[in-house]
Amino acid sequence: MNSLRSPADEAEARAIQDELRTRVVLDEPGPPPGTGLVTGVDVAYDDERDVVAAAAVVLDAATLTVVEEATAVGRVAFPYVPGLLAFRELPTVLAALESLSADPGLVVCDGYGQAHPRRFGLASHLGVVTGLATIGVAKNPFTFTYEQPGPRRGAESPLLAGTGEEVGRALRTQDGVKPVFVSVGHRVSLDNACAHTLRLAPDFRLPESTRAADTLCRRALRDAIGAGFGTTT
DNA sequence: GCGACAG
DNA sequence: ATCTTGTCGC
Repeated sequence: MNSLRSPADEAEARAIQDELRTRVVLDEPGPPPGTGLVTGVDVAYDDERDVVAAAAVVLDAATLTVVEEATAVGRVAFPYVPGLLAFRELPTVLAALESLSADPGLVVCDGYGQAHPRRFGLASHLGVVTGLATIGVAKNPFTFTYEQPGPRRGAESPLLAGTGEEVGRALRTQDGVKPVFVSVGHRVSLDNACAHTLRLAPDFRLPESTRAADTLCRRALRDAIGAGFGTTT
């Protein structure tokens, strides 16, 4: 019953996405910004040794202080293929999330949710398999187009698919700095996803949840390799 | 058909 | 994602 078992090929991976996509919930507003817990997840790789490390960092949404941290290390189970990132990243992310004692609350992913060729990026995938509220905050617009938002923090503009539909939003989190690209994952509205992202990024371009998870998974990877993980003998 | 393309 | 020092600025 694990929807993240490694697909045999890309065609099977796409078929899994098409099936799971029918379970995405897009008509819930999600948790109110600034309350409860927010969890950032991220992964780091050692391609040479085929090792991947994931981190989940739980923050208090009001103060952005760390409540709990968890990591997991494993073998890379799927290559990087644009549009199929979930199969590469999520198995280890799930392991990290499952070892948390706290309820993750809203999960913030590095990448996309609805802003995806088949409207099922890793944030939506993670939401469907866990039932958690999720959003995606990416550093690049992928294949989508957008008008430059205003120069001030908080300015935003629609992220558009070729069909003209709004699949996410370009959101300026810092004055005069390149925007981030926010999209809905599961059980959160786009307005709320952007409001959460802005609150999570008071001082830097990226959300504190993402920054904390990024730092932690890199350290976990270094520690794991230092301890011999991935060594053949 | 070929390239581009989240991390 | 990853390869990666020193340096400019608050």
